[in-house]
Amino acid sequence: MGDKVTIYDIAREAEVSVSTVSRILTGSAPVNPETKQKVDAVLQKYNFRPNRAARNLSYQRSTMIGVILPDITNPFFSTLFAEMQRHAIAKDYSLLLFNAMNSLALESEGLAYLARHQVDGLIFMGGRVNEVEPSPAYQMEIAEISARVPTIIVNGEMPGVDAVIVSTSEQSGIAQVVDYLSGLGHTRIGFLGGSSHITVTRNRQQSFCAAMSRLALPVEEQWLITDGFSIESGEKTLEMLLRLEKLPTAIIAINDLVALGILKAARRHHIDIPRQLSLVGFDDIYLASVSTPELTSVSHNYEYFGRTIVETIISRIKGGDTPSSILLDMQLVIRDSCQPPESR
Amino acid sequence: MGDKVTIYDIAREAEVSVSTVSRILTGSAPVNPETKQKVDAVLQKYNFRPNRAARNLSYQRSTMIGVILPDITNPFFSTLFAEMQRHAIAKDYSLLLFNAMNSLALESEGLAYLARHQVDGLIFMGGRVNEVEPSPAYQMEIAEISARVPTIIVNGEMPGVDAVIVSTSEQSGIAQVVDYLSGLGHTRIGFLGGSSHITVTRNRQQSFCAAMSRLALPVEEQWLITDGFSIESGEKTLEMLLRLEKLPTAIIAINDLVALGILKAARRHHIDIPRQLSLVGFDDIYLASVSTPELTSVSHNYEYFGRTIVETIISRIKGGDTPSSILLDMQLVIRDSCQPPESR
DNA sequence: GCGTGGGTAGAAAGCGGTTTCACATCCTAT
DNA sequence: ATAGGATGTGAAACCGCTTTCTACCCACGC
Repeated sequence: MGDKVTIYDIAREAEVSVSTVSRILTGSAPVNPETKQKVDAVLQKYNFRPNRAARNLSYQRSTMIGVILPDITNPFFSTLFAEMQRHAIAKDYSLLLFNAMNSLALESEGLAYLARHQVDGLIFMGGRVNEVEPSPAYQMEIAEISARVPTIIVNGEMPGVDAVIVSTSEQSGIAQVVDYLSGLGHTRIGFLGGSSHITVTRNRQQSFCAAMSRLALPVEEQWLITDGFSIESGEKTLEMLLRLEKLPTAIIAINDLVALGILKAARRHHIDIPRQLSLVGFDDIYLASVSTPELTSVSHNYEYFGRTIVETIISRIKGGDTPSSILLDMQLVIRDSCQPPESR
Repeated sequence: MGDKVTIYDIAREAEVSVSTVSRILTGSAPVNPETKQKVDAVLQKYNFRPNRAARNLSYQRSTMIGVILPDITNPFFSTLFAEMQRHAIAKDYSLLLFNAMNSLALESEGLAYLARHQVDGLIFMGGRVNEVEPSPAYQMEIAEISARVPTIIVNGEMPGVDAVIVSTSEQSGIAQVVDYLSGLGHTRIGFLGGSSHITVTRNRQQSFCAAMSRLALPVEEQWLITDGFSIESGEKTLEMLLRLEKLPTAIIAINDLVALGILKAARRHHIDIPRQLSLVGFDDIYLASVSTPELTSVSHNYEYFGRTIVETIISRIKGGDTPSSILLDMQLVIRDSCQPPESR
């Protein structure tokens, strides 16, 4: 149970009214220094903490921000979440996390979960578009909640939802990668992983095509294989790729987990990365530098990323002006998983 | 903001009293089917959700369970958290996560954070003992909150704290490892990683010594090196080990991250794992099977682990009887990181 | 000397639910 | 026929805090 001592007890013992105590607690109105001191002593004595439910009820807000993300075990999300939490708490907000376990059905449940908690804001990571089963009820629900609660969508988009869109600049990230690979001499580049109905995937694929055509490099449709975001997806997509006649000399993976999966499968097939096949990942999770070879990856500034999300949503909650979309830079981090293609 | 429609609006429109609506909402008392139907229709129409703050205020509880853990980016914790959340939500509880970023100072802040939220229960993972700076204030705080709120400590212990202790059976886990290594022919075994003031480390080290002496194998003090729980710790501890004259033929790592770090450092030093050095990790995180060689590790049943924690704390919250400590089995999963020692 | 206004502090009205208590009805058992 | 027990419903108190409204005191100025 919570504390048993209430503001009334404090007031009685300090011989003032509850209003005065409350004023001291909130600083909402000036109080005589002497009175304040007297009350402070009592507050101190009982280590008093105002009951949050009561306070929220009165304030009409929860100072909680809901976070829905697809997979907390993916270091990209956990690292980002940790940063977000740090900044949120520094600003006296709390983060209520819902892990959707990569399931759309659960995502919808998460929405209900956060709505039930009356969060003041909603951060939605990895939003989907064009879902096979768009479930009108789910669409409705999102639209409804985002109309009521400031919402921010990270690397996603949702039709008919009023939200701030924070995205990583795929265009710049992919361009760096393609330029780098092309600079090494690669012309045959594949793109593996992701899901075609997830925004990031579409964006990265499109940016990839754009970057390739800018360099007058051909895009092989068959080298664009999507199968998810996990290590297993990486293994699977490489297996699929290997069944083709013609192979690329370099692969860009939708994220580092997929890249690690590709690495694993390549090893199984005795394909030497980077000698026979160059590989680049995304997100620069802390594992990227553990693999052999260490993974070249496109990195986020996690601290800035998390801070931006949190500051933006809080500003929205407080009714401040915010841009309707924010684009975050990514930075290629070169390690050991790429080489010039074998001349043959 | 939350919903604008209240129970009063519902009552007015359904032409009943608020009490009746409330009774229907909570099912706390029988209501005439006809009345219920009438009210249900209105409830449905507005998609009514009772205000949580008001409800909590009245109920005198939050149906939230606080979770403090040292590092959400460690797959062990994130995987376990995901399982816990799943079960908690299924039982109509919410999990409020605080990530302490491996900092004791933050841990204390987290305690205050969760106390502020008036959580009904507290799950404390990775508890510390014998901390260099035990900070009396911190000790006080923990004791105080655990006296008020059902607390459960996972793989830890805290002096003077009334809590259910859930731990993994290090004894059985380590015994399996030592038996296995010994069976392969290893007699010189080291134990790397962890922190000597963290309970798990102490338990695993002690169990290690016990298992060794059971097999009449000597324990080299200098092969017990602690430096934390991260990949970097793994690299560092192996570096330190390599400076010694005499080396072990097998290493047990405090967890898989440390093992991965050891793997990385070994590669740098051209030490072939498993040919020259066998390696075993703990936790069997999903990355264990990605490395080369795939990591032999002692695994948890995460589903059962998470469920047990959640069910136990809920039972405690509801005033039910619970054991004062629970021991969970671990299971050695053999992959490719161990071999018989080179005969030389 | 008295109206005026700034600085303090108390009383009381919410905030949106739950629950106790009281009161009808109606049904059953004596 | 009637006490007594369910059953169903409403009125009102209560959970703990914030905030408006009001009242008081005292210094100040005309």
